[in-house]
Amino acid sequence: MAKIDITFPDNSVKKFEQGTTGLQIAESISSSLAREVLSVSINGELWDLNRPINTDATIKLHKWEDNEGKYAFWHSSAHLMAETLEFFYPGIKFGIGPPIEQGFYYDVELPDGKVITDADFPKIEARMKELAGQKNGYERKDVSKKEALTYFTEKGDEYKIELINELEDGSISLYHHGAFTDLCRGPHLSDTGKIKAVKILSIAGAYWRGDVKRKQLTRVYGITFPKQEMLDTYLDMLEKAKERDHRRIGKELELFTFSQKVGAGLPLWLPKGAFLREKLEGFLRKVQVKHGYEPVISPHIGQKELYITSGHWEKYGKESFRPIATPIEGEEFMLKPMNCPHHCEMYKFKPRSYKDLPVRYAEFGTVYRYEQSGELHGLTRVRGFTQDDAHIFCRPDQLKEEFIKVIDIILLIFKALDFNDYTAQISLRDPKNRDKYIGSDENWEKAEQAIIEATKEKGLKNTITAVGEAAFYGPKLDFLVKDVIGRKWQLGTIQVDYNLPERFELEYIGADNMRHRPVMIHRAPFGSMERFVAILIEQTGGKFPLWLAPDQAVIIPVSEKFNEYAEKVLNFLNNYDIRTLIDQRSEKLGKKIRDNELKKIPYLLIVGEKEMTGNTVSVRKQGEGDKGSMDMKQFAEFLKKSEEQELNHK
RNA sequence: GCCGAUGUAGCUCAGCUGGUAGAGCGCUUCCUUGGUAAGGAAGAGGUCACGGGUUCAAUUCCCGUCAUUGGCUCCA
Repeated sequence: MAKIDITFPDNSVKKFEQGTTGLQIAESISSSLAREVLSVSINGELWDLNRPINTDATIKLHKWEDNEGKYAFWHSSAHLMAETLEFFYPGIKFGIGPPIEQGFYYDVELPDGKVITDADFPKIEARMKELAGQKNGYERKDVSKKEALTYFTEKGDEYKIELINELEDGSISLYHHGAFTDLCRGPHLSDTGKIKAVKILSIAGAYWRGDVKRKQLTRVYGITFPKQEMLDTYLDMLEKAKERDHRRIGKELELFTFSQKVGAGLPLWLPKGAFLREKLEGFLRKVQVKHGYEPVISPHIGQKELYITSGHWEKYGKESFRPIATPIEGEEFMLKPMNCPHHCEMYKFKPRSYKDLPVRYAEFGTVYRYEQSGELHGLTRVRGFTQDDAHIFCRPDQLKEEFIKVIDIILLIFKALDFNDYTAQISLRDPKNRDKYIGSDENWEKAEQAIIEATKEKGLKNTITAVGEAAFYGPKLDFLVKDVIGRKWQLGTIQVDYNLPERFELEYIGADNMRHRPVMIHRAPFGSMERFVAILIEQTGGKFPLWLAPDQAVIIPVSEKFNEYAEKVLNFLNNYDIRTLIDQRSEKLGKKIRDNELKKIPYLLIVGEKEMTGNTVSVRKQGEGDKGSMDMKQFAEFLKKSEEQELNHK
């Protein structure tokens, strides 16, 4: 029998029999490794553990801790679930069933009018575990296109047939385990026995191949683990995540609410929420003034013609709030879905010189879009929202510099609010599909280069490039963050636009005394106040920095024993929690202080806020009035001093 | 918009197979209490999302609408 050389990640080389499997190699190292290993990379390609290796190869074994390990584990689990579903629903048709970030799903078409509901989950879980216990091996079989087509035609699985038809002959493989065979590239676990804990999570409709026009299949989501304990931990984590849900905290802290009567997706900001939001707005306003922005204000509606010019009518017209009629026949207004058209008209109100640029118009502009009902979600997806919008009209040669300045603002905000967990996505056009975009190649290249360079110069971490994700009018840079359930949301965005200046015929007179077209940058550091506050709530769990606190001040009674309180108060201020605050400020406490304790308390601390400079505390001594405000450090010293004085007295 | 689930007091929820509703927290009043973000007593608060149907009778069954929600599609 011939021998082959297997190279390990540490570059050591060992000889094995030809036809050895990854699992056997793992066994040769240790039996515990063999138990834990889930998949293997052969020459960088992900393989099954029991697929024979016939040539010299580099090898990497994957355990649960590796994404490759989880991938195989959940992929095999999807097959196991498919086997189970076929058992309960004979005649079921299968779409695709891939592993995902957390678990896996399978798209299926149930036979004649059958439905799966959450009530069916337990029996599916039980059966899956039962089948897993049989420790059926996953067997790979390379087949010809014809063979594959024959198999699935006989089975009547039209979705698989469609998939096979798009595959190249010679690259097709089937995987078989237990009573189930699937079209699959692999890799899979050695057998089902590794799957110990199973949870069916939810079901949903999903269009075949993501196409609304095609049939909607039933998507069954599940997750599995090699240990029951891990599933328990996972479910526990999900529960904990719910506690930080902005919808829950928003209600608890009385930040915002919705009313069925007012309408879906139209948030009502309650006093505390409005305070929080205004604090954020105020902060950005100041920053913007420093950066040369000029606040402007535009109306909430505009003539339909305005949006025809801007192109938004075409994009939003049908799917938006219907135009508003006036007493004049044929006159129509629209609720604004964007602020840009108004700002363009502002730019146009007088001739501009190249010396005037850049012009930066900023507005907290409320816009209305009739989002699909199924899309609405707390504050993150609503129908009326306020963008912290601004439009920069600049010369092409100013683009990069302006872009960098916008990144600076976004980073400043993220820093001030301790947002570290974000992804910056550079969205470029798809070079294969140039027709989809407007504007000259030259401008596109300049703009994309400007974004790429600006991003690099700012040293943005977690940057990804998404080709084909650009807007049709220009490339952009988006800042994405995840909510508690792991869903990604776009917050800050910077977009380069050549379209609107064209459509609105914006111009400036250059040094050459000729007319030129300015470039426009749309930007919104927060994205929208609604979504930003939602994410802020979830990131902080409702424990906002004090300068964002929805109360202007808090009164803390302090007895003679300063030392007892010093730590408590400092701790309180450092771990500021609105819930604590609300308790502290409750009538009960206030009443108590008034009724029986006030006279005994020599000092009242009035804790206020000062954005960006930290918390301030003013101390009032009974009968002596305000002793002035101080920052945290001063306050700590004050406490210490007072304590010493007190001791000296005694 | 589509597929599924949900909609009971301010909040979190119970209410099995139909006979007009409960608990905990919160709220109000009073009492107790120098350890107290405490205890006790009494009380207020719900046309059981809305509309229709089946039934002698519906919160409970059926249909529709609205809202919320997990996804899909779409987007800040």
